[in-house]
Amino acid sequence: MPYSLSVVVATPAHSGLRAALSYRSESALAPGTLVRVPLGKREVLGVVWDPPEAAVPAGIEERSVIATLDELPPLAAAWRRLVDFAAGYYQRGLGEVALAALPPQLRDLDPVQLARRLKRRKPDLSAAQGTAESGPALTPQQQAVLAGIAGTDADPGKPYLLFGATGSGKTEVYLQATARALAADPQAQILILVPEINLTPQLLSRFVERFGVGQVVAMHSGLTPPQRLASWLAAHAALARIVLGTRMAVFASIPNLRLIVVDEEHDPSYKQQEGARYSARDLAVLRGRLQAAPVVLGSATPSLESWQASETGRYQRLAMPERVGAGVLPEVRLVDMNLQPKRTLLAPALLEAIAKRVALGEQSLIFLNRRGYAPVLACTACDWKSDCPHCSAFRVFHKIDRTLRCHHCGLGERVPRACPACGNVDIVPVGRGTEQLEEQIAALLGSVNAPGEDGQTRPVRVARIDADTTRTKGSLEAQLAQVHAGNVDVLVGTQMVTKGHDFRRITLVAAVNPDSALYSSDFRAPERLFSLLMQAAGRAGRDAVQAGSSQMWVQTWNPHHELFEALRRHDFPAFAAAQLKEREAAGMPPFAFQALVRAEARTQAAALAWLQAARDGAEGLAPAGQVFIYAPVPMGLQRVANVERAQLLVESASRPALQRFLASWQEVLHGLREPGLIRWAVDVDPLAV
DNA sequence: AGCACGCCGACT
DNA sequence: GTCGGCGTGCTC
Repeated sequence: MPYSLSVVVATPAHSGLRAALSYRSESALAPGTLVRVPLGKREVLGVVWDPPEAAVPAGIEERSVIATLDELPPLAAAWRRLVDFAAGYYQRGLGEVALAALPPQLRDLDPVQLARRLKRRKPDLSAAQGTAESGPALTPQQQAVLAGIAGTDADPGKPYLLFGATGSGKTEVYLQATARALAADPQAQILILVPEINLTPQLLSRFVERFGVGQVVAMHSGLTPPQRLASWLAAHAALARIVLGTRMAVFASIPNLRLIVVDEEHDPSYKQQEGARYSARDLAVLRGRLQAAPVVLGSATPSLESWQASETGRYQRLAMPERVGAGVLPEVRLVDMNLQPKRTLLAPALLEAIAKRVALGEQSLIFLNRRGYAPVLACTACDWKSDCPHCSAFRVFHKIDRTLRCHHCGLGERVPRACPACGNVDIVPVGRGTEQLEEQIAALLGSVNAPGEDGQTRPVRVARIDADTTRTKGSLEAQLAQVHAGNVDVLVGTQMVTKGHDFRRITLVAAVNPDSALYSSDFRAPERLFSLLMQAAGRAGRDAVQAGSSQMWVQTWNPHHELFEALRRHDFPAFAAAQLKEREAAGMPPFAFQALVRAEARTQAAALAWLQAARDGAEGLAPAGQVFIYAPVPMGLQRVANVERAQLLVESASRPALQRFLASWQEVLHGLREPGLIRWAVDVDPLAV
């Protein structure tokens, strides 16, 4: 007697097939089983889903399952609920989310090949088992935090917000919490999320060192397809005890999950920016609830969403305000640029401070969040500027290879000899990027010497690390090694260098021009800037010996801005309180919930027209006053690679109301047609509005 | 997403 | 005369 099965396959949101499909099978397959099924002319991978509530639509002939990958244990109910939730919440197809969460190689493996892969990996029982005793002695505040996480008064299901200053030893807390969870349950598995692929190797090595190489697997987009499959299988079969990865790892199959750690939980990288636009941090919180695993969100500058939750008691806040050892946070110095001569690059006092550090053999980090030599090239005779022909943006001048490059579409061209508009040969760079900063600092410090070997001195060495100098694989590591080896005195870089890297010998950090975030139309810009500067400050004085004299310099035209005032005092709570007050008064997140509909089209008019039709079609879908739909507007960066972009903001004070509205709107959106429209997407809880 | 079908321009 | 451009539609 044939059975009717519900199966999800990789059909994208636009396909109209958002729910599970039904197939025939000779045997009753458990939900979570992986199968190969026919879809049109193709054979695709699918996952048997839970039995449907609705019957198969009339007029559709059920086809038969081709093969069952029954070597593999079925995907657990908790995993399926996570996928169900993510698909629903982020308004995507079930199969799209489910299949995207599986390693891509699983799609083109037949059952025989898969069985072979499964046999290859055996549990590594010889591996060293990390214990709570195998780490360094804990500080009282680390002990208190660990007791809080494991404590009897802990409320299961309530996430922890670990609010710990940079250098306060959060990583050690993660390691010890992991050790305890592993010790408490011989089956236990742990999930550690990190924001960026760059940050996985160092944390991975800490976990491997502590728990043994066979215990830990990595999961991120930098792995080769076979590596990704191997990691996934190890986690799924519960052979790996620890899964460490980027946002995609939140969807890993981890049957015996007992603890989730989200490191740097405020980091915007946790939000996926294409396809299903999920927040791995938010899904981690949900997943913890589904699998009854405690969730630890760690940050020195939590997202205002998490901070607010810890104010209301929805999350439990655990604070570690002090640095480990003799480490103290650097002294913050604000330089009032209004008092400097026009066109000052580095204030004389700052330059002098850097020179002094160089002479002492200490390192400085100069931070400017703009790569290239100059953001614009302009003609001195007419009003020509280095516009990108395909984007509504300037092409950036890169002096190193004399090109103009668009950072949005990638267009690169040699710098013209003369102004393309009027023929004037005098075209000049306007503004400053890291390339120029590196060049000018090298010139300004040209006469300064650093202590060399054998009591001799050597000329100062200035280096730069940004996306341009780290294009090739391994070059970031190589350049960081140069810094660690002491072969660099002054390091110039973009925000890339401010994240996570533990520069022991840096004693001075300077932000050259951070003001733009103060005037940004993005209401989250100050939050990001504060976090960035705190993080940059955290790079200085990690080494206890030098910590006492370490400094963070900020050059600003707004030295009395409350953001810098709070930074000066390293006072995140004060900054957060001020921001939250503003947000509440303005009815913005976390006091309101948002979704964005983005449209891309041949013309701006078409994008706007489609969005306007979407807005018109929303009429009457939400109870009056519950959901507010703004008028469609062109995006800040209106055109990228000749595609016009526009968006429409939807807002509600109630998350459920917004969710109900979005679900009912979906059908309307799919039915809309507009000539010239290329694609559209819904972004729930967008980061940039 | 794939993969079809379908109707208009420059090639063996 | 066909090869092929990508617009629209379908997949249990």
